[in-house]
Amino acid sequence: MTDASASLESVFAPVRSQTAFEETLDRLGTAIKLGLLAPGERLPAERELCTRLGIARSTLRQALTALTQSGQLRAVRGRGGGTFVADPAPRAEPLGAAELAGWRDVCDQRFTVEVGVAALAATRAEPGALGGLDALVVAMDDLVRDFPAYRAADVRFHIGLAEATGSPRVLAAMTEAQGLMTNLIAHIAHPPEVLEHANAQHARLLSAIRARDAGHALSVMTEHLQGTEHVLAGLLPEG
Amino acid sequence: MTDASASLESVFAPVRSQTAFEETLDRLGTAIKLGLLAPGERLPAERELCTRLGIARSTLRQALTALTQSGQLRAVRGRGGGTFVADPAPRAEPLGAAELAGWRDVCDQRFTVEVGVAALAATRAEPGALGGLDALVVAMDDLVRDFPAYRAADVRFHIGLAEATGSPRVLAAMTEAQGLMTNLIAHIAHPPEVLEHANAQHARLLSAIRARDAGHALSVMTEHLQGTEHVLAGLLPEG
DNA sequence: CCGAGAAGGACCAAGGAGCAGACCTTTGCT
DNA sequence: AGCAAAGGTCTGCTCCTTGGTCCTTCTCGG
Repeated sequence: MTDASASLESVFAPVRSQTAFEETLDRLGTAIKLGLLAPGERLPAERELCTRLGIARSTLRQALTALTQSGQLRAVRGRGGGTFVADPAPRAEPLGAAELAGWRDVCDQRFTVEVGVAALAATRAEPGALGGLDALVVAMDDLVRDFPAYRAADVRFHIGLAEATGSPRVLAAMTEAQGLMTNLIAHIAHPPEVLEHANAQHARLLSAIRARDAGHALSVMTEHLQGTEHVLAGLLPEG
Repeated sequence: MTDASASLESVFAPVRSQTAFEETLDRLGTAIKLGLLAPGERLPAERELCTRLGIARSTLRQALTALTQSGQLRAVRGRGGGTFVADPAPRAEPLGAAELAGWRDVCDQRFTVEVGVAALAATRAEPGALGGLDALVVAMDDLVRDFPAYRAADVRFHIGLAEATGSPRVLAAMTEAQGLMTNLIAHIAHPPEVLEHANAQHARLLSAIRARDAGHALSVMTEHLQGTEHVLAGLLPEG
């Protein structure tokens, strides 16, 4: 049985048991990076947050401290204080080799999730659940010259699509995929014309989903994603 | 920003920090349940396996011991011995409430992954990578009266599709989705006619992928999956 | 026939992660 | 002034994981 070998490799692949600290750090760090937690926004109080996350306060504080020291959070003491998302510093991490290798794999994961979400949304999304996304598309047309802001809205759009499916697991998959892509996307050029074109695809995607036309949604989404992939393929070594 | 609330819930959702022991148990248990590790097959030696998994031997042995005690593995001592996958007992776990709640969510995750994989495979799969799957479809036609065997082959088919995409992350997502579905699927009736029909869809799916027709692959896959979903929807309380 | 070697099985001490809880410090509101 | 709500600190405990060492049970080859 030769075809079993590849899946067995995945069965016996290293067990990556993230600690609670690492997972918390990652979760919050990604949420900030993606703009799910907007600059200036206040996190829940530590004593509440640690119960929501199901971890001890000391563990949560390890993560909060790390994020504070790296400048992504600000802590304010005293009544009415709290932990706030800092304004984003001009982060120019030079894309470590670890992310670079396997970029193709990351794109494939995103492709799978996005296409699946588009199809699922087209099958079942309530029109009401898509209302906010129209507004987002309109707003994004004014952001084509401010890539960080555009990208934050873009993330909200794609995550909003996943939300519209009503499935928490699907939403989590989309959040993970977006988090992985963000590092890659930050390092390629985004002229306004390209963003305008991409945003037009967003609009067409919503129409297709509203029309319950999964096939059309699929082709629009495929085209939408291949834009980035082709650019990355030109810039990065084959991985 | 009201639409942020749902995604924030996922940001602040409980951190599921599995221990190395739990993850190993889960990994091996699922692989056995799915038939990725066939009955009678021998696992790598403990001392080798623990290095592959990146854990201590004692930790690995905890998992192996648990699986041995629950009858899923057999350990044979002495030179030429090893740890072998036991023949499957007629397992009739009565579908705990934990799996029952959220079955819809599990189906949605599977739908997303399967549809995404079908589309990705249609975009890029090499004909060579699909060769083994034809044989599998042919073989499954003779298994329609033996559901456990059919299901094992079915799992290999769907995982094989994910393998054909060449993306490890996608393969892992598919493996996870199949593992989650298996518990549900084991508890519904599968008359031979239904399995024959499903297998015909497998064949049509392969044709669509070979023809690079992602839209057709999407519709075949959607139809294929909705079969199980409708049955589950009839049997299980809305979750 | 017997020893080497390969496999699983058992045990234990040290280190570290996570937890629970109490307590301290700062700050705004009444 | 004092209370309440927030972050900040400290401590002891538990459990998991590690890495070793050693034992037992086999098979195979000389």
